[in-house]
Amino acid sequence: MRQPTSDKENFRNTDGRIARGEATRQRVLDAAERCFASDGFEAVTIRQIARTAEVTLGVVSFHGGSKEDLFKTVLARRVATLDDLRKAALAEVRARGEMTIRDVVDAYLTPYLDIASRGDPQWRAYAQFIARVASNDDYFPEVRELYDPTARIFIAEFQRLRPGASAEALATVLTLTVASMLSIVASRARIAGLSGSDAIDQPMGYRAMLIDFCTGGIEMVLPSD
Amino acid sequence: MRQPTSDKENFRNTDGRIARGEATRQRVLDAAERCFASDGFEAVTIRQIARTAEVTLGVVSFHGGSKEDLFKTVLARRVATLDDLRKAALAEVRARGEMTIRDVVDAYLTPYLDIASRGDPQWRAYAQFIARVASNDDYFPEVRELYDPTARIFIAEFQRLRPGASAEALATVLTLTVASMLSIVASRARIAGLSGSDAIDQPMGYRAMLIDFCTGGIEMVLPSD
DNA sequence: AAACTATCTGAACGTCCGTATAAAAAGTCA
DNA sequence: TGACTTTTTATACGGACGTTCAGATAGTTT
Repeated sequence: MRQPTSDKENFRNTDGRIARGEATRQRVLDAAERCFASDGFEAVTIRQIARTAEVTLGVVSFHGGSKEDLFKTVLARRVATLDDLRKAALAEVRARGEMTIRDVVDAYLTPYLDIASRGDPQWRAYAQFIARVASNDDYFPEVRELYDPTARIFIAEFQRLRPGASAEALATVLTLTVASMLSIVASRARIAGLSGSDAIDQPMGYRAMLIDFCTGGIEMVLPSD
Repeated sequence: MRQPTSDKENFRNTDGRIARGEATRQRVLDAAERCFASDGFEAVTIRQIARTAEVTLGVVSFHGGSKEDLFKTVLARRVATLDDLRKAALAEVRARGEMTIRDVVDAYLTPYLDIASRGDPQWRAYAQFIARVASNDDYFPEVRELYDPTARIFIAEFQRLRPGASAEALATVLTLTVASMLSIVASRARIAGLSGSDAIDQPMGYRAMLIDFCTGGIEMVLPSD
């Protein structure tokens, strides 16, 4: 993989324009994101990524390194943004005073549904990419570690609201909430098939039902006192 | 793939013993089941299945056909058994008289948790295999059709209990229930990591929490009247 | 312009893949 | 036993894979 330029600012030329190589690098990562999202890690080929990015084969390695490097980079690239949205949502709820289970669930789910419904197709691809990665426990162990810190913050909130809950119960309800959330993005076709009607066009369209489901579920699992 | 024997009983010799080839065929399918369960379709190689089954390469094709044939056969082989367990559980609840959301949820979830916790490692592998397949919408379209008939039966039960619910809401809560169920089998390592303690050894150990979660969630989404 | 670095191209490498098949072996049955 | 079928072996094929790299090109700095 290309090494960071040594003695000057990393991604900028001296005149401040984005370096030519950095633009290509983003094209490669965007292409990889879309490919991984729609086909999964094993099924994607470097050549497919190159074709999608409209670059030649060697460029993918040059900017993205190995296939596994690419995968990790794509995942990590947007993780901070999503985390920040969730933390901001939580802070906003906290500032409003009295908190409920529903508020915490909302703060966790809505940012993800939001990016999955965004106009920007690249963010949608990332949302699908997460859904794919997170539902396969064993893609790469370090994938987990990227999202666990934020997960722990939300677990702590649930614990504040339900002091009597066991650690297993708290971890379980968060895991079930995440699974439910991801399935909305991953399985809209199935919902459409089972309901006999068209799928709701945006994940955000399921927001109310999803929040209801998770809130009701958590309140049933975690004893009120 | 081997053609069914023409003029005599399919899997038996004239003396009633199981035909030699049929035993091998089951070994191949068992091996494929374990491989697909742990690595997913794309990552599995025919050679790996052959090694696992302790047969040579050609035997896998001879008894299992193409890789896709193998995949479908493995999936279909046990579908009827699981469906029957669910229908039996539902019938039993129905026979007891008054039904609740919780009863229907229980009838759907418990047979799956049960086979995932069974001593038989082959059934456990199948449970993991399902978790993997179902969380990737696009493995093969016909996969869905295998489980949809039973899903519709349970949706109909929910509809009987909540006549006012919309088709979308019914399909959504079943999808979320399935996603939650599968995540218990697929993500036990994550629960352990988040809770700081060891994972509960059997999926059945999560039964109470899972049923609570789904019941609470469904009751929240589907208006009581 | 010359020296230098960053980026890109095109071709190649060795490996493993899924599949096919001829021939050997094992089993069955008259 | 000998004819016949079923099953297994061993090997091969063409293709696609991930990765590498020498050399061409473009851009920057002196």
